Amino acid sequence: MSRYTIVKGFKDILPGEVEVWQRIENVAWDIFEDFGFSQIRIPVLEKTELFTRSIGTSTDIVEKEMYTFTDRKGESLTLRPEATASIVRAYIEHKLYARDPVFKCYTMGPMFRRERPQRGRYRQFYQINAEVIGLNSPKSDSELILILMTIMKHLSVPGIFLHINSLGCKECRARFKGRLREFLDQVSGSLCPDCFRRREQNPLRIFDCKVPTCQETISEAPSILDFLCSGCHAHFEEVQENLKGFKIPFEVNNRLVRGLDYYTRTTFEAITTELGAQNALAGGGRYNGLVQALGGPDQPGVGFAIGLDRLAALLIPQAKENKKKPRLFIAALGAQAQREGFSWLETLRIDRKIRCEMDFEDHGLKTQMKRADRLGASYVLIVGDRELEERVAVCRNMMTGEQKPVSLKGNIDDIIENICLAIA
RNA sequence: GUGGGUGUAGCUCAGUCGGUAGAGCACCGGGUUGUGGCCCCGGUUGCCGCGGGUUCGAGUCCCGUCACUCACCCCA
Repeated sequence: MSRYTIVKGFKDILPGEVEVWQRIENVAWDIFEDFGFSQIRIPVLEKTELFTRSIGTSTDIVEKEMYTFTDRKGESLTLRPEATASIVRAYIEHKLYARDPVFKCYTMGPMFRRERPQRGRYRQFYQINAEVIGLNSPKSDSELILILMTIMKHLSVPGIFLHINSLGCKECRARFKGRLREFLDQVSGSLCPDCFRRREQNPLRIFDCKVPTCQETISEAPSILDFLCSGCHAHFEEVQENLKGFKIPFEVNNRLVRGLDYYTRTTFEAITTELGAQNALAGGGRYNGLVQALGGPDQPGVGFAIGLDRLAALLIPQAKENKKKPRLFIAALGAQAQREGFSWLETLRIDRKIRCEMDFEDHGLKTQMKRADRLGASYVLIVGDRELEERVAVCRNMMTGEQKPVSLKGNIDDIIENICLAIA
């Protein structure tokens, strides 16, 4: 065990995995651009108050998961636990609403939450985020979901399901919470200790409880969907209509509550069956009061986040080895051949853009051949004293075993040209 | 924060009743003085997670501790 080890819950993304991450990003970026989204890059550190204001002080994230510290001048800073707050902050700070009434953006980066790590859950984890600020139409809710599911489709993500719900606006939620409390008071005896506590603080969260007796108890509970005002009801109906129009299968899940306080109306989650307990691949929703709550104009917003680590974990097993193989391996024997081979190597790479490798340690031919084979080189150029003297190298096709002479006469340009012809 | 599982070679893992540490893969060398894969032969690799205890003797039993991991919780 080495002396220096990675911080608990953090993760190195090694060569072989990175390619999968890049593919996901490339697919997502393409689709975002097709839908008229622009990229934004924001810092990982913000003033703590931004998150307590936006996420909500009684949420788990703010209560016990944030990496918060005071800097050298005593200011409380926090490594961002999510991206939306920062994006909204940037939107307000740079008065982006004045540039264009509709702001559509995407970003990617690490988030930090100090939870107990487990499969699919890290203390530094990556999200791809997309946000639309300035549109209240259910069309933008459905379009965002369409984007999300299009990305998943292009990546051939297996076993994915979409759950949607509506949390209503401030008014419907207040009426619902009142009724829910009444209900919970009646059944409080059969709730687990956690839920008993949640009853007062955050009654909606009880819907997320996985204790079987609680599940059974709340199956009788009133549904938020029965409490939506006419506006929220119509909004939710249209979102569903649009999804049907896009032929996106979904399930209305009236128990889908999300962990951030700022959500209103539409919420959604993309779930996978193949990832163990941490099965949420992506989640999002509408946040109509958030911009104003953070001191901006009263602009509505919708957004989603994709869990990149989870998505990559899902895709890595089926990813094939796609390490780039060299076209040519130069097997140089002896000091003089090493010198000449070295200059050919770099010239081929720079001037001819040919993927090319050689062994700098001047090993025997057998060892160099093995190395060429392991790297998957298509051709090997063999150059030793004999070849230098006769000014003719040997070019071996590693697939067929066929060997052809390559003239080393003339200046370096001639030689490079001859090599290129031999491996064309 | 709470519970379970696992820590032995670079990797995957055996290790019986407590008796000097093993296999496969990988790596290195040889068979082939300058030709890869396949085959054969040989070799290297270990604070058996760490600390203590029991014992003539501990990878093995006991206690502690740390790490990893899965799950609860929560969420991406």
